[in-house]
Amino acid sequence: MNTSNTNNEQMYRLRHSTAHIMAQAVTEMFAGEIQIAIGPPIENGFYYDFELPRSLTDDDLPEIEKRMKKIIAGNHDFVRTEVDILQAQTQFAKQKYKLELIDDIQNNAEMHTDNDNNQSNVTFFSHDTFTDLCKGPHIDNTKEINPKALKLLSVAGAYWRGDSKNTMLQRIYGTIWNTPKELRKYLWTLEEAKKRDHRKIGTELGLFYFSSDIGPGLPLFTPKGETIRNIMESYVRDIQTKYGYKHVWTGHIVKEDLYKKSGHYDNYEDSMFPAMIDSNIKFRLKPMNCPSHMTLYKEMGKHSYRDLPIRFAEFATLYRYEKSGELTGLTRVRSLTQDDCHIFCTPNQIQEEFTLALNLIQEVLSRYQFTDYKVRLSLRDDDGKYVKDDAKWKTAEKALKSALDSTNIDYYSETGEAAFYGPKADFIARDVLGREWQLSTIQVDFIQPDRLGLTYHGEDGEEHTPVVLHRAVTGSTERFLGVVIEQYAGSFPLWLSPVQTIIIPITDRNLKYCDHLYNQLNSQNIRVEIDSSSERMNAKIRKAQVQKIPYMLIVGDKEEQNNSVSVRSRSGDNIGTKSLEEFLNIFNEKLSAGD
RNA sequence: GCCACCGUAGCUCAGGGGUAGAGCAACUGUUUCGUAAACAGUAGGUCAUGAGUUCAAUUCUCAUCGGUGGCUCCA
Repeated sequence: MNTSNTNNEQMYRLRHSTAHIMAQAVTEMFAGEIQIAIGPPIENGFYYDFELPRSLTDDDLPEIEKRMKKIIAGNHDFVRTEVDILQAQTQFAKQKYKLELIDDIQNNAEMHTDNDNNQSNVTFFSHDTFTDLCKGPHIDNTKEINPKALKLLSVAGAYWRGDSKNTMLQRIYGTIWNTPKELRKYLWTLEEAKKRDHRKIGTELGLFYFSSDIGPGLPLFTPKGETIRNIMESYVRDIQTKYGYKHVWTGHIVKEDLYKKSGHYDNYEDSMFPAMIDSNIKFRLKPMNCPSHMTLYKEMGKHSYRDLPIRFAEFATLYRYEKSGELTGLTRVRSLTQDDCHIFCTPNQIQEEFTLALNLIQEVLSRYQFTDYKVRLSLRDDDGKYVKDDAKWKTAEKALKSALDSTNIDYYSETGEAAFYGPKADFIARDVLGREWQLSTIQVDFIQPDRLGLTYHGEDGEEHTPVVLHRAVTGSTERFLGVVIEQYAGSFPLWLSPVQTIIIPITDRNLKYCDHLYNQLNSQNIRVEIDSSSERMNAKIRKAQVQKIPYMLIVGDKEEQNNSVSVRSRSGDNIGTKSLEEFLNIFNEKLSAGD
């Protein structure tokens, strides 16, 4: 999908203007009973938020779309006007959200009275019967919109100003493109994404299930699903070992007090499973590893600066009490296996450790063919959730920035995305459909090591507090598996495929020879199965194809006689008759090529 | 958690105030087949759960649970 034109000025105007037209259409449907909020252009489209006397459903969308097309056909100019605050307030006297926005503009202007532009005027954009408080820019005339490139997509709830304390408004999402062709392409992408949905593919390929008897957000993995999990985790474990990380194990439950000390309790109590109480001690299911790893660091005795860095990695199952509405397939679960790591180091080692983690992340992501990713430097804003210790934050931010700068990697900053204890470098990968997923993260933490009383003996003989880098590569195995399923649409590369090869006998006479082949392949650690069902060969091929098994070895009398196999790949290619040796060569070549 | 929608066989779905149907899958039998679905038969559902309305509820209403699209949140 080409999303490069998202920031394009012309698309911005087009989408923004179409949002206004939708607002007009909805306003006309609910004349006198509607409160309009905001309606910006977004990636691939636009939305507008309303407060309405009744709930909208998808059935309302065709009617709104029809009205929009009628408005577009009217060839109305978009007219910009500038009015003072008072006029604006009069115009929107009955629009409480607009009045709130006008107030904000006014307050903002008063705060900046030293500006030469302290008139605190606001701008309106009008077309046909509709006027909106809006700084623009817009297209000149509705005739610039191709009604055949327009489609309303869905209705959703959205809090006013994105704050869950505020009223829930009704949002309509729509998409608009320059040409019907572009629209079709975008709708195709949405369809394709649906086909690739890991929940759908997970069921089709028999990888995992959810059961209401187990509970929401608690996936069950089949032998095939667990095979993939195991491969993924072993891969990261091996690579971590190669990079000098040591694996530890810190169990599943922890005394609640530890999370009070670390600060997690104050920030995340609502997202922890309720406490287990043993007389006067409260335990919690472990929602994160950092306090456990830091405690382990402490228990291992005095540390010298010579011992640092110490890198603790763990594949621990964490339990997070995500709110019911936040759960989604494998990408948001309540039990997750994090490939977590905490690096204890001196301030001087931050840069080097960051680079090491970065290299590791880059190696792993490219293994999964995530080559298109960006790095977000996630900083705090003035929200109260961040630990108040300006000196430590400044040091941490400076350290992270200079570590990033030293690597030549492109990154952009975003405030309000930091963890409560420190800034983060988040890796946001784009999959083959152009969708973005936050996967890896590297975080700099000067706060928790101090709170939990970690120390090391420095060169100067004094005690110092180590810096902790938090780092995850794939994030959680569950979430990453979900993303990987969608990335490959279920056609896993050979190294990840739960079944790599299936032997398909043509008749029952060939079964014995199949067993022989099976044993040969199995002894080479190839994940192989025999389809010994009473289906016809064609049906077996189809079944294997649907299961996206990389190689089918079709075996009949001919193959049996000359000790060979007929190799078919899931792409549909008939690779031809090969000796087992030849097939193993093909197979291993693919594997070593990274497939 | 909030707004909206949805929940019928393992899966995909049809139906609809008078206690249910298809395809695929499963099972049994026949078939032993040459690169994407052999044929026949059998079995399988308190129509998510609970309550209410009704002579009668799977269908209507409410609640609960679960899911979906968003919002919020994501250590």
